[in-house]
Amino acid sequence: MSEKPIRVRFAPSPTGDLHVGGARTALFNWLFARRHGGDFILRIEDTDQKRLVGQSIAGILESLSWLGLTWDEGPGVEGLHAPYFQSERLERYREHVDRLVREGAAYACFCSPERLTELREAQMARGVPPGYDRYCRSLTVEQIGELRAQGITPVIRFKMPDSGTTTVVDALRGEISYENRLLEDTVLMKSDGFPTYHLANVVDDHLMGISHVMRGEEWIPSAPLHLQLYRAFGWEPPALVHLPLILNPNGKGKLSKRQGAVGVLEYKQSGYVPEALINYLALVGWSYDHQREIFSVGDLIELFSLERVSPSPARFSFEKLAWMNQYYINHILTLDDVSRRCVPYLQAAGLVTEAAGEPDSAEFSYVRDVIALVKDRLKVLTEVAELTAFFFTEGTEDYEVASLVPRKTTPEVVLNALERARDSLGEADFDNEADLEERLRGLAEELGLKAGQLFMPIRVAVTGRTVSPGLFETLRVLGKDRSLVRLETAAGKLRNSTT
RNA sequence: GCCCCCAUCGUCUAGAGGCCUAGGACACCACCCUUUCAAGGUGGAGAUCGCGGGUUCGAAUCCCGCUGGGGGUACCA
Repeated sequence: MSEKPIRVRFAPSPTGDLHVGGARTALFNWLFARRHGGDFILRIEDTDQKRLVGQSIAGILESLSWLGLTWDEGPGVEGLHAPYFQSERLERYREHVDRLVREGAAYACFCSPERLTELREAQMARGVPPGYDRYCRSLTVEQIGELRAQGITPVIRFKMPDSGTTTVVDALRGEISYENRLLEDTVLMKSDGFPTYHLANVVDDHLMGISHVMRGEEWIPSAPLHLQLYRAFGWEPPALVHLPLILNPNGKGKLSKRQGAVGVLEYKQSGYVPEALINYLALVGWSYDHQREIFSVGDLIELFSLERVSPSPARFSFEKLAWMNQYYINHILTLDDVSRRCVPYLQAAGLVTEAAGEPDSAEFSYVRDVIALVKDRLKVLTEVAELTAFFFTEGTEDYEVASLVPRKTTPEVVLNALERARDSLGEADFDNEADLEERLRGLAEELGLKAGQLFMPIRVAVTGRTVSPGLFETLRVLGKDRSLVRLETAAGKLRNSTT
């Protein structure tokens, strides 16, 4: 047992947005590093020029930052092993692959893509497993010279042993054995001078001193190749941990965007809080005990362990994540915190000004009073504008007159009730909820109405909607002036419609 | 086709031979609370632990086979 320092890495390929599956992999690596006082390295695997999506790097960095998954080395944090973009490390791969060729562990292959395709099709037609036939393995020096003279740039293939077995030790599953003769002579270096994943990954993991490779289960089949590469280089391989796959909610296939939002930034934009996403993601593939499932990031760092990571695939549940998000907003985050996070959405809707962003401004203080009333009803932060608009604007009167009139009442009864309510509230102390409640309950009784029959019209008059926070707290926060104006407006609408 | 992985309520899971008449959570249903909607509280329904063989005094837990699901099979990662 060597005492290598703990160093893990998250190595996304910038071909699109960071999706929750990738985020889960990043999270587990990050937790493992933080748990053991190790390093978490971010490395960008941009070796596929064709699939590269320029802006996706910025998106990946933003996603990780939003989730709080900070890296100790990587883009923007140049460490001992910089650069952290594989496209800037091309000489290293070249040197290493040359060494393999020199030592007879790899060879140049001049086969054209056309020949490869024909070969594959012929094999399929014959019902034989498709794969490279190792034609170029036995090329003579003269033949190689000739082909090079023709201007053909070869790829470099790994010379896989054709007998024996390669045993992969996966931390979650134990030993997995492969017969070498069924393994292929995989391409290590492409003809455009870029390495394939396999080469770049092995070289960098070694050069960067990675102790544990934690990646998705889809990599298990290429693990024997990687192990053979480590052996060919004479390096000690890192510990391998293949994390269980995340499946679509219906269990059909790897999680894909077909069935819902999978981009981390999509969740950010739709009003999810990062703490909830982290907590949910931690639970896909990992669990703590038979009952606890709410964990702060600190808890996770303290409690995370590979022993409790499951090897079996899990389906992604949008419902559970939504519940978790609401739970965090309702029960975990403080009022101040939620208020602060809501401000940008209120600003975007034009409901509050720049000043509301200042924690000690009067405007923020009002925002907080408002948020206090809706905090328990927020599922996502983005809902806040819709839910609280009436606290910030005067445009509340475009509701249907009919919604002022509850079942088993008449417009006349409601009109009278609203006028009486207006008169009574005109004398009320709006800072005192109990006073408001006492007056309105008394009024209901006096008018022979059920509480709801009086409260609903007032609610609609004051908020413009049939669903709102509690009536008395709403009146309190809204204040006397605005409340009375809105009651009068409602009364006016009723007068117009009854005559 | 070939190689590989996985297998407990609809879903995520606890369970590392007797504590399991299988526990928790989401979703679902009912009731309570109640001025609406949430939140909250209480209760309910829901798993013969995929199937079949073993091993054992005893198996959800160990072994084998089958079935099912998933992954891989590119000059993608």
